[in-house]
This record gives sequence, structure tokens and C-alpha cells, in this order.
Amino acid sequence: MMIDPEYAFRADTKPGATLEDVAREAGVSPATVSRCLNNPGIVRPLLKAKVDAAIEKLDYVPHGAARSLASRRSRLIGAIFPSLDSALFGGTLEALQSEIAGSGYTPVVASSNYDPEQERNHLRNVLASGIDALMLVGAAREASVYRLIRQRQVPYVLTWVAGTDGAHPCIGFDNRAAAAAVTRHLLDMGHRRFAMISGATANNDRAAGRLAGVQAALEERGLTLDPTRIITRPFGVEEGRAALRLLMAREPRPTAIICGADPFAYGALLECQTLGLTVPDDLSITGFDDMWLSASLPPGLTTLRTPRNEMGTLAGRYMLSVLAGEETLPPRPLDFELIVRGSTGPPRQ
Amino acid sequence: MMIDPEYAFRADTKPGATLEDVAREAGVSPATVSRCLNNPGIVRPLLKAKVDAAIEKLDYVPHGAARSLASRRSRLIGAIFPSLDSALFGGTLEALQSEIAGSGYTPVVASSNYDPEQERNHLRNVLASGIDALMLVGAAREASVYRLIRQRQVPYVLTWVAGTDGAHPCIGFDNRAAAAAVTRHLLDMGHRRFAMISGATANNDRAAGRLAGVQAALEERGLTLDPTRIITRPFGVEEGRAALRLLMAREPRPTAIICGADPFAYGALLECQTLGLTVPDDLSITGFDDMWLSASLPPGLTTLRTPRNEMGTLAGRYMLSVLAGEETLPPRPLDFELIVRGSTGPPRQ
DNA sequence: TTATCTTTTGAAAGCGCTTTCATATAGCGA
DNA sequence: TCGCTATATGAAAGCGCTTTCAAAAGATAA
Repeated sequence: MMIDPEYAFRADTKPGATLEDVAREAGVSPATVSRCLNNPGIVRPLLKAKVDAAIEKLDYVPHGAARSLASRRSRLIGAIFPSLDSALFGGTLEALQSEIAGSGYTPVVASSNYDPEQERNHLRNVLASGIDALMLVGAAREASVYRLIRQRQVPYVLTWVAGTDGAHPCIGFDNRAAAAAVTRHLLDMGHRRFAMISGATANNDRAAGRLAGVQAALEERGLTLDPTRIITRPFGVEEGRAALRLLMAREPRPTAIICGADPFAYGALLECQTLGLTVPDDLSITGFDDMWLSASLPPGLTTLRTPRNEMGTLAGRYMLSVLAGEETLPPRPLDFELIVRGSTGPPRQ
Repeated sequence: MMIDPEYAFRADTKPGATLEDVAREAGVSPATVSRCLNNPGIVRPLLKAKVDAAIEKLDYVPHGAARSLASRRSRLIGAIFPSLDSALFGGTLEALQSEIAGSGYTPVVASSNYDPEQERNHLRNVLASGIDALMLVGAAREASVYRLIRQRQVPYVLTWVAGTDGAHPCIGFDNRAAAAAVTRHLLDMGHRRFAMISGATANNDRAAGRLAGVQAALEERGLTLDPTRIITRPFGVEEGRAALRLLMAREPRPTAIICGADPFAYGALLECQTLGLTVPDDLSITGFDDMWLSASLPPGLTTLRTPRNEMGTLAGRYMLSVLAGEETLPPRPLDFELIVRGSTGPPRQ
């Protein structure tokens, strides 16, 4: 069987040119070539031109590891997400990457599947690859993890949460306040019987914060959220659908269902159609995150738009600025925005 | 203003322990420590234990750059996607990462926004970071890009496409054949008037392949797809919605609309609801990729399930195996699967 | 026990780059 | 034009690790 197509990788080809080759070709010292690469301003235009020509001619690409070793900077930034399978964190990653690429940084990523142990392993992996800075999602993790990071002296930033009382630099929004805003919107319309479909709150302080926010806002008005009215499920449309069926099976039926994530709400909305319930007259439904279907799915989902791209951008900017040695305070918690669409309205009668 | 919270990064702390420190602590030579890390089998258990203890005691983490420089392997694998903002490529990335993590590799990622120039820049970036292998999406790019990759001797693999006649190692499926399968499903039900909502085909051979597949399947049966019945749009629900309105505004109306991606189909389905069209009686609609809402959105979307996670896993496995020096043939094109749900049926009368 | 072979270990030479530090060159005022 | 300062360049010393190579230690057979 043929096993050497055009793309096969032969070991006998010439290895890439080194900085020394470039220096020889240009008739200057290696130090000068290095300066052309890292600090072009301080080398005379004449030499710079010669060096550029040599680089061009030899197709020179610097050797990342050698650079990192000598300069003590890898130009790599670690990013560990709970999942990459949804558009949520994908948006944050994309924004992060695009922000740091301009400064020559590249993200090194991992997904922990919402599992602390996997996160820990990937953290070790990523640290060993020599990242200069690190982005994580959420604040809830063992102290030993933070110790590991600090010990390695890696600047880090937490996203998707805000306000850890200064214990960690955060670039995110207040999940609790956001969920409270959603709840108040419903309260103000006259709702009194609530239910919630929530993501698993263990190891997920975003989900926990949202649940707490709903409870707090209800208590402000003298209401409580009956534990049997809280359904906890992994994120997903079908999960939302099943949860809604469960919640509507028991009297007295809630008039408003708050979902901790948009996919739940999509499922809930679809199940209402199946059950013959009219939204929002029979039931108001809210989502969380304003994902891409929320505007389109009839009657339009009232949801809370979270700054998912902005978090990536700002986290990138923050890390770059710390790496540049600037005195940087992480910004105040970011804004969220309640997007009111057709899925919420006053309760019937 | 206070500017030194607990997490501030001080320069005055001790730097991490080096391999030499470990060697001293354990009373062995650096070479032995290195062997414990990379080839534990060949060092006597007694020494191994001493070294392990020293590593533990000093909290030693190897220095990635130094390792890469000396061993000529960075343990980094590059992955450039057209976008990370959708669950599609996110799934592939997640699977890739999880496959290579076990072997100590970490992905270095970038998103090109479907723009060849950005892809090129990110490629340079990623190559400069010293990746050992590279994963790309699609095959359509300038020859100079492939030259750059080959010149650097980096093993690579293309995903989401198959069959470039052996010019490149591919791990993907045949988009053309997949689209043809969808089309035949509709033809077999008796449809004769078709329309298509397609993603932009410039620089996107997946989209182009799908379009070509539809045309080919129609021509097999003596039909042609009128160019005015092809609407090309950026991927999105609202785009699908608008496209459907356009397509249904002109007589004779098509009885089947093939969408090059699920979001188009979601939009089309929703717009049918708005227009009072019954799916599938008035109109059959098909999607592509079987994303997470396809099973749930009534009446259920007939779509083509693509092996998005499998591609990540197999691409990772393929690259690892090439890096291990094994003689590796990239696998045959992967299977796709037509998922028939409620959105397709025979045309009326 | 000794001779021979095998397995472990250590010494030392880099991997390709950055970065002091010292030197040479250019710029400037007098 | 000459001296002085400011700026540009080169020499050389590593960055922390892997990996040959040769030497030491064990294992095996006679």
C-alpha cells in the first residue's frame, strides 16, 4: 500500500533557519537580529533593512521555545473553560483570542467538563506549558488550586463572576444581581407563584448565584421559592422541556418560570406549545444569556443578556496590561441587560 | 487607592524550583531527574522514589520552554477554526483537546472568522509558538499557506472535509455526498421544485461542497437548481427566516427547501409558522449538522448529522500517532447520517 | 571467585534565543 | 575641527532542560 503521498513528513529535509543564519546572511551579529525582532526602533534603518531581507530570503520564523526560555515569556495565555460545546464560552474564547492576538499572544485552552478534578489536571498541563497568564471561569474552587497558581507566579483573572471581595481579580458580572433583576421584572408585573429551572449548582457558582438572586428578590417582597419548585438539571433543551412538564403537573401552577439558562427556556417554551399553554398569558418564561435563538423563537424570549464577548475582550486586555507591568485594577463588575420580549407578561386575571 | 490586594503579583517571591534544585535535593544528577520525568522505566526504583519525594517537596513543575528547546518538542498542537462562536467547532475542539490531553499535549487555538488573511496571520502566530502539529478546517486555501506549513515540517490534518485526492491528510466527511443524500431523500418523496439556503461559498469548501452535492443529486434525476432559487447568506437564524420569505414570495413556490446549516432551517421553520405554512405538508425543510435544537423544534428537523466530535477525536489521535513516528494512514472519510424527522414529507397532492 | 555482559548513572555539550555589558559609532555644541 | 554625550552594535553568558557518551554498578555465567 502506498504510504508516502505528497504530504508525508520526511525527516531528511533541511531544518528551519536559525537566528544565527539570518545574522550571517545579513552580515550582522545575532544580537542585532534579535533586536530587529523585539525592539526594531533601536536599530539603524540600514541594518534593519538588511536583516529584514535576510529574514525574508531564509523564510525565517523564530523558535518559540528558545525565545521563551531566554526571555522568560512564552507569549502563551492559558484559558480553561467548563465547556466549549456551547456558544456561550466559545464567544468568550473567541473574543479573548482576538484581543490578545494583536500583541503576539496565543491562547492555550482546555475544557474541564464542569469537573473540578479535570480542571485541576488541565491546569497543571497548561501551567507546565509555560503560560504567562491564565483565565478561568467562576471563582468556586479549592484553595489549593489558587495556591498552585500563585506559587507559579502566573497572573490570572476569573470571568463570568464578579465581586469575590477582592480575593481574586474578576472580569464578569454579578449573577445574583442579574437573576434578581429578572425576578423583579416578573414581580413588578404581578407574578406571585414562581418556579425555577436551574443548572447544577455544585461547583458552579454562576448557577448558584442565579438561584440565590431569584430567592433574594422574592424574599424582598415577602415571598419564598418553595424547594419543590426548583428543578435542577444539566443544561439542555430537552431537560427544560421535561422540567416544565414536571412543574406544571402540580397545583397550584406557577405563573412564572425563571430559567437559569436559555436552553432550558427554549425547552420550556416548546413544551408549552405541546401542552397547549399560551405564553405569556398562561405562563411567563424567562431565560438567561440571550443566546442566538432567543430573539427568534416565538413569542420572543425575555432574557438577561450577559456580556460574554466583552468578558473575553476585557480579560485579555487585563492580562496583557498586567504582563506589561502596568498598575492595573480589574474593572468594576460589568453590566448586564434585561431584554424584555414576548415571553413575559402579567399573570392572567 | 489600594492597589495591592492579596492576589497582586509581586516580583520578590522565590522563582520556581528547577530540575537542578530537585537533583540536589534528591542527591542525584540532573540527568537522572530528567529521566524520571520522561522515561521512568529506566531508573532504579530507589532513586525514582527519592526524586519523586524531592519533586513533591519542592513543588517542582518542569519549565515548558526549556523542555521544548532541549527535546525539540513543544507538546503543543495548533488548531485554527473558522469560528468558535458556534457549538459546531466547539465540539470538535473539545473532543480534540480531550483526546490529546492524556498524552500531555495542549491545544493552541485561533479563530479566523472565515477570513483567509486572518487565518494566515494566526497560522504564523501559532507556528511561531512552536506547535508540534496542526489541525485546520477545510482544504480551500492558497498553496503558499500549505508551503509555509510544510516548510516548517509540521504534521497537519484537515478536518470537516474528505478526499482531497491524497493531496492532504483529511479527517472528515464528504460534504458533497452528504448534501446529495439529503437531496435524494426529498427526491424519493416526490419533490421536484427545490430551493436552497446556503452559507457563503467563497473560502468555504464545506458550504461549496454542500451546494454542489445538491446540484449533482438533482441533475442525476434530470432536474436543475435555478440560480435564483439559491440564497446565500451568513449563517444565522434570522438570515434563514428572511431567506425563506424571499423564496416563498415567488411562484411557483418550491416544495422543498434544503438548508446548508441548521440555523437557517430553524429560521425557515419559524418563518413558516409566521406565514401560516404547514411543515411538511406545504413545505419540506432540511437542515445540516443536527445541532442541539433540531430534535426539539417542532415538527423536528430532518437534518444530516455530522461527526463533529469524532473529527476532533480522530484528528487528535492521528496527529499523536504521526508524532509518535508510527506509520499512519489517515482514515477513510467518516460516515454521516441522515436523521429523518417531521420536517420532511411528500409534497402536497 | 573472576570475567563478561547488561543495565544505570553522571558529566557535559548544546537546543536557539535574549540580554547585559563593554565597545564603537554617530550626533552635537563650541 | 575637536571633545563630549547619546545611541547603536557585538561578544558572551546564560535561560532550564534533554541527550549523547563514557564510566560505574549489577547481573550473569563460567
